[in-house]
This record gives sequence, C-alpha cells and structure tokens, in this order.
Amino acid sequence: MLQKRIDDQPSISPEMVREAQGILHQHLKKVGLKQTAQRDTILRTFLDTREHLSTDELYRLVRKKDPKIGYTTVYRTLKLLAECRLASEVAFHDGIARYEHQYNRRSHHHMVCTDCGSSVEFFSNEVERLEQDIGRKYRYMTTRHSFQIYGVCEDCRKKNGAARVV
Amino acid sequence: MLQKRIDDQPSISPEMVREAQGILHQHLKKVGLKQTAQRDTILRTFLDTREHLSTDELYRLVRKKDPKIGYTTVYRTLKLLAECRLASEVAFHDGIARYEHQYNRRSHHHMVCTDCGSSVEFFSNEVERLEQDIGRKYRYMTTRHSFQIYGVCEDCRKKNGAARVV
DNA sequence: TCGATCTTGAAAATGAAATTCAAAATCGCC
DNA sequence: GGCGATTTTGAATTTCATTTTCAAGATCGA
Ligand SMILES: [Mn+2]
Ligand SMILES: [Mn+2]
Ligand SMILES: [Zn+2]
Ligand SMILES: [Zn+2]
Repeated sequence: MLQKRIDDQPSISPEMVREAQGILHQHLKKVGLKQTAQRDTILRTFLDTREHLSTDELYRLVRKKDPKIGYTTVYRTLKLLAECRLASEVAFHDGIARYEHQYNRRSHHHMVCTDCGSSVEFFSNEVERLEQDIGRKYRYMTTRHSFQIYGVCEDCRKKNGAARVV
Repeated sequence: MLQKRIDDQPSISPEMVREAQGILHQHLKKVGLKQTAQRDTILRTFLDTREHLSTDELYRLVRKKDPKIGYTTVYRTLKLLAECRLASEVAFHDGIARYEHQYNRRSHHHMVCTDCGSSVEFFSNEVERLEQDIGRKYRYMTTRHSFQIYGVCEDCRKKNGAARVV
C-alpha cells in the first residue's frame, strides 16, 4: 500500500529505538511478562517503518530479519505495543487492522483513497476539541476517537478518466 | 444493544414507509432487479426500528414476520438499501457491521461506550466542513467520512465504581 | 402464458482474528 | 552457574462474520 506523507520525517534515530525498547521492557516487567529476542526484533522492525502496517505486512518484514519468528508472535506483539502506547491501531475500513507508530508522534487523522488505498495524513485541533466537548456534554469519560475521510485521490481520478475515454 | 437517543423521534409514519418503498422499487427497476415480497418485508422491518442493527439482529426481527426468509436475503437486502440511500453502515468497531436509517435523517455521529456498547448521537457542522476543507486541500474527491468517539458512559462508571468498592 | 432473467436460501467457502497446546525460553532465587 | 516456576513461542486449529455458490423457484415484459 502506498503512502503519501504530509510531513517527511526522517527514520527513527538509534536513541529513540533504545528509548522505545526501554518503554516496552518496562511495560513487560510491570505486567509480569518476559523480555524475548522475538519481541525486540518485532519492535525494531516496526520502528523501521513509517507505514500503516497490517499484521501480515509486519510479519513479512520481520521474517527477513528472523525467519523463525511466527505470525502469531507478531500478532501478539503488536497488541503489546499498543498496550504500552508505542503503536496504535488505525481503521481504514478495508477489513484488516493496521498499526502505526504512536510514540513521540503528533496525533493526526487520515484521508483514504477508496480506489488505490493510499492515504494522506492531516492534523485538526477541532477534532481533538470535539472529543472533549461531546464527552463533557453527555458525561462520557472519553478515551479516544476515530476519524477518517474517504474519497478518490487525484491520481486515481486521472487514471479512471483516461480509462473512460478508451 | 441499548440505545440512548438525543432526539426522540416518533416511529416512522405509514406515508414514509410508502415513500421509502417507492424509493426501493424505483432503484430496483433502475438497476434491472425485481420486486419481491422478501425485500419489502425486510425494508418494512428495518423501518420499524430506530436502532443501529447488525445483519443478524435484523434477521431475527424479520423472521418474526416471515420465518421462511433467510439470513442471506437480509444480508443482501441491507446492501441494496444502502445502495439507494435508505440505510447507511455505521462503524462501531465492535467487529460487526451495523446499519441505520438514512432517509430523511439528519447527518450525525456517534459516541460509543466501550463497556456496554450503548451510544449517543450528536451533531457537528465542523466535522462536515472538515471533510470539504481537507478534500480540497489534498485534491481528493471526498465521498464520506467516519467519526466516532469512544469512552465509558456514566452508568458504566457507576457500576464499575461500585464493583471496586466491594 | 411463456421464457429469459433474477431471486432465494441452505450450504459451503473465505479470511482475518483469536485460541490451543506442548516444547522451549526466561529470570528470580539460591 | 543451575534450578524450577512461569511465560513464550509458533504451528495448527478454531472461531465467526461475511461472502459466494448453485439449483430450485419467482418475477415480469412481451
Ligand atoms: Mn498515520
Ligand atoms: Mn445513529
Ligand atoms: Zn487513489
Ligand atoms: Zn456503558
């Protein structure tokens, strides 16, 4: 899946990788789980990307670093990363769960092309504020929100236009 | 699933049922499909509710009116209703697709309790405007958006608070 | 009425997510 | 360093909503 990005952030620095691993290790200790080489490999592979990865996509990347790591472990580790706020699930409504970096990352939303699946990220303070306002109004203790815009990107409109002429 | 409602609209009038059926029949003719008793029964059952129904929930209601109607027909008819804008899918992220009335209904969004699954509806012009703004900015032809707030409702907080004391 | 076309619904297939379980690894403790 | 209780791993299996299949039945224009 293609990714068009608004911000062109550099890949994550070694210090941030160490910091992120520290967060994972601390979380593991806190909930009585154990450090493993698999979990570290999966975290490092995840940090190496800036995409919105499905479990399967991350699994394929992890396999290159250690072919013995199984799909189930990747699936379970992604849940762990979400637990300690290193990753968060993004809903593109294509029927599969996707994850992206969350640590040291500015909160943002996505506009998704329903033709090619590519996406752009955008920022909106209004949406953040709305969560607070509506939560207060109806006495919910809000935890998160989900906001996506769907449409057809310029490239796909051009392609489809050309196809129609033929 | 419980439904707390902001607006307390009366159940749909006979005129609106007729009107909605007209819209379905017109759509069927337009795309070369046929009128059937099953489709009419499913539409009427759907209009009788004001909930956010899963296919299975609607199927159970339809069965009471005509036990011979199968799950697959309900599933397919809900897609038809969405096609002709009588229904729309709502994403509560509980793993199943839900549908609600769309015809003559003000556009709105949902705040969902992650404990009990109940929801409140709210209105926001800002969100509608944001779809336009972001679409224009990144040259997407936008078709729709999806916005939900998640949290814990007051009732669930009370219950959990009580449980904690015990 | 006729017949081409569409519909129906039980059954099967699909596919992502979740669970199972026995062998292997971790880590606090001595 | 080694012990052993506890957790992890990963292949295999299960789950479950959704989607497809297909043969018998219904629709509707001519
Ligand atoms: Mn993103
Ligand atoms: Mn609603
Ligand atoms: Zn596109
Ligand atoms: Zn609740």
